[in-house]
Amino acid sequence: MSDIRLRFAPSPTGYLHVGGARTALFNWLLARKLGGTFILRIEDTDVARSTEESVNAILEGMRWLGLEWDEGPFFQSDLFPVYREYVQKLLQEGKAYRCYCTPEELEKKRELAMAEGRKPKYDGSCRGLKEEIPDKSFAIRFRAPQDGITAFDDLVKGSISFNNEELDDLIIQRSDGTPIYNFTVVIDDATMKVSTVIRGDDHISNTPRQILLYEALGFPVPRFAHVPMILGSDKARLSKRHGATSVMAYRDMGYLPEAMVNYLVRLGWSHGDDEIFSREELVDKFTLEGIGKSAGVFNPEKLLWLNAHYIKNGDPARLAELLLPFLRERGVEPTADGPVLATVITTLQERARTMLELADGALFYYRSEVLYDEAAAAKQLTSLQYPILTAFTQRLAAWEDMTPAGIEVLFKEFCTAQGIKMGQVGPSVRVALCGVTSSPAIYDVIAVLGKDETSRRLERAISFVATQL
RNA sequence: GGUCCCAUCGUCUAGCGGUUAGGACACUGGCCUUUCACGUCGGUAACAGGGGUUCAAGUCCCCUUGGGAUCACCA
Repeated sequence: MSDIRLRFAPSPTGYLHVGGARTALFNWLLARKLGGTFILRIEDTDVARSTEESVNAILEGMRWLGLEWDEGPFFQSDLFPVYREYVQKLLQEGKAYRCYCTPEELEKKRELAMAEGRKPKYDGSCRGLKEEIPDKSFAIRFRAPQDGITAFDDLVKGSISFNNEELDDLIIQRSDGTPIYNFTVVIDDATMKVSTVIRGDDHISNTPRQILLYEALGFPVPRFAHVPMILGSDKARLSKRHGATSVMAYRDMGYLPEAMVNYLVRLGWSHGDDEIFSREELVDKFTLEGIGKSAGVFNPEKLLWLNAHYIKNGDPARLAELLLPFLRERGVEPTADGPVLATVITTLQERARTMLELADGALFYYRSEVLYDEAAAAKQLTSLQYPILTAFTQRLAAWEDMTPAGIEVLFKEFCTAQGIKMGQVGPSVRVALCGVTSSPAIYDVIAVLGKDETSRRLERAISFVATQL
């Protein structure tokens, strides 16, 4: 195992959304490619906003996508004593100081500064305080350099630099004693020996502050790779109003994890003109250099296309396993007396784009009483079809070869014998067996249903037609 | 508003000084076909604008414009 160490560090304030999932994926991919370590760390220092449900939702999402972690999950809420220690160290070294300003005062100052067109930057009121003020609550601020520049060489964006005068003395510990993100992230990435930080580029502006903290603490600064944001169709940051953003919502909408992974990786990363990647290919081909610099729009259409691709090429037995819950939702429980689900799926794969469509398409195989679509029956199950349906049913009874190819021969011979075209018998049989005008190839349907069930359904259709005579 | 980031078809992108600017999704025309699909062949469609540098610029530099991010005792 190399000393490359990557981490995904979500805050448990909601489900795993597609943006976070992609960041996790990039980290996971690089760790796997380089034989490094992938760490999962839950950033729950904000006790008020963090929930256990969110933690579970995130873990569930990670597992669904197959992004297994090597270390963790670590919880920052378990590490508070560690952070306090480092805060004390900074305090003793004069690199941090107590700030007695109240949030309300600060808020006022900020508003005033904004109103006057000045930078909403901490004015440093408490920076020069010599004495501690007893019995007054205080937060702790990092004493940041007031001049000079802080620069870093971002692995995806290139070199980025900030004037230190733009940065203010950020609070590293709240007045209630809990630490703040920009501080804990530095301590953790340093103590967990994270070598490369891959995260969303909304963190770019935090980076110089964090670098200053690394330096003040005497830690080596990791490499940074800031990946672009994912946007909605209106080019605004992706949010709920653009539709589903939770990866688990996509599972529930019938998407396969491999489709989601494939889609996500191609949103912002590319390898020439390649579009389809197996997990193994991704691990093999993934590099940070392949990540683009600009934000990308989430395109559900393309995700859908990929999902269709993976359903079409998926292993029927595995798809059958994944399909079960969707079937149950529809009140169908494939049992031993019905056709084998995996076989049913082979007839449906190339016409379903989601597991939902697959489930809907499989329904008729398992319903003992086929539901006739009104329009379809009106056209294909009328008294006109009575003689043909009857003749076909009789012919089928004597037919031996029940393979799809054999059944095709049956139809050919039947048409010849009756002096009719396929179009005069096929559609009616289809509606008799499936209830609708769009279905898998009729030869396949008959082969899967078997002769008995096919005959039963034909008889029922004949009865139905007979009532119209 | 300050700071930072970004800019090739509608969308995702290839391109890393010399290309008829390629692929994919979507859209669309033909073919295949017992339905619906799949598949297949083809089509429409882009270098934001302006200055440089260079024999040569989508590729390098600058400006403009446009988008985004961030400015918390959130992460």
